[in-house]
Amino acid sequence: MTIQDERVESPGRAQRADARRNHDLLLRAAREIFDEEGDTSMEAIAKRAGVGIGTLYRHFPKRIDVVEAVYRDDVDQVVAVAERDVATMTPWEAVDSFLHAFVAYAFGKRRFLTELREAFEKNPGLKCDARERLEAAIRLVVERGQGAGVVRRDVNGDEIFGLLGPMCTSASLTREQCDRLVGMVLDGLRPPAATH
Amino acid sequence: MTIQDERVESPGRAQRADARRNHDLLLRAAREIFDEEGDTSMEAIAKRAGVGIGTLYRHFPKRIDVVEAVYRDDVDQVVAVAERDVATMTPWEAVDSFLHAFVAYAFGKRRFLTELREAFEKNPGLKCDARERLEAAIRLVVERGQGAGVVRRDVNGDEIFGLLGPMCTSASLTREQCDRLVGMVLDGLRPPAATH
DNA sequence: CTAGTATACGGAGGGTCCCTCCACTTGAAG
DNA sequence: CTTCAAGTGGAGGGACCCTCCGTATACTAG
Repeated sequence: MTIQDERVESPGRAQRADARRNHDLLLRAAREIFDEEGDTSMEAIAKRAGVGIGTLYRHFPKRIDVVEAVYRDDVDQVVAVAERDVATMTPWEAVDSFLHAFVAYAFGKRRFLTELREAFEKNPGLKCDARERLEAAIRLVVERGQGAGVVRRDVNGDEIFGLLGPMCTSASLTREQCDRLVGMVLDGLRPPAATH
Repeated sequence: MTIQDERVESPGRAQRADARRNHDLLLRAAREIFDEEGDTSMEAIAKRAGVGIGTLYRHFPKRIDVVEAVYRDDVDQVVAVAERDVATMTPWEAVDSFLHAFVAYAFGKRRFLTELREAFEKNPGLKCDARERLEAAIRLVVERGQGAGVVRRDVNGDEIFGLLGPMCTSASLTREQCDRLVGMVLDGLRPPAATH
């Protein structure tokens, strides 16, 4: 939506029809197989799409490129939730609602997201459009809360992302435990009382 | 200390001297190489220790066994901190001190711990003595706080471990950010006020 | 000291991945 | 139909984890 999705081949001719079709086949196959298996090999994705391994690598030069392409749609959903919450709720309600929604989303895709996380750990310099949009969504909600004085100012949205994201991809916690921890983090997010 | 470390070959004869020596060489090599490189291959560990790959696998049948062996000593240190804090501080001070110490330790070994984390994610049924002792140490501190009424009762030590451990192994946060987030989590850990 | 044997060693090689390379095929412009 | 850039597929290189088994050696009994 905010980022254009189609190939922009400014000078040359348009993308060939078979290439476009294979791109879509690969993307659909990747999404299905990540949802079903959690992780998988490049060979399995190509096989499922019914194309050769070389074709997969033509469309997605690195494994991370497949993962990011699948990730993109999911991020759209989360960003939409953030924008809706900000538009319709009080600052604190939006923070509360969005963090719970974020964890619900991330928990559901934990095995897939673990893949992404590992890519970022192995290659810290790696940038990823989708991830940046996600962080921007969190900032949107958190900074509004800070502006309204209902969220402490000594942590920022990216840091909260860095706390809750890894929690969700950790295999050791159940959904209920994640939810309870979010509740606790929300309490910690309120501006600290002057005295205790 | 609590767990005996030597091989107990009840019926047969004792372990051969060269085997013992190679075991120690391998452990030392693994520790050095994990500290320096973050992650590594089994071949590199064997080479550094000056033994064949077969010898490495005789002593540590799976990769995770090497990682756990290295992990064990580190856990001893953290457990000792928990016991000292509980013995010398007020319940809340002990929680505060221990969580900061835990994060400081985990952050320093983040690349190595990522290895462990991945092993647990790939194999959720996996049990690991060292990890259980670590969780017990956190429970010791947290449950004392709960008993004294200074820590909320709707989260437990394992959950806090599940929140802060993954945070430390996440490559996206700096040491300062982790510390600030621990501060926030500590605020969230206090029993929630009845009204807000 | 010697011989016998359980124990330990080393590394070739099997299986799985990620990814590269390039000879072959095909869509589409003229 | 001709032409050829764009696209395809899969063999194979390189890295890794791990297994297998022939060889070597540390202990023990005599």
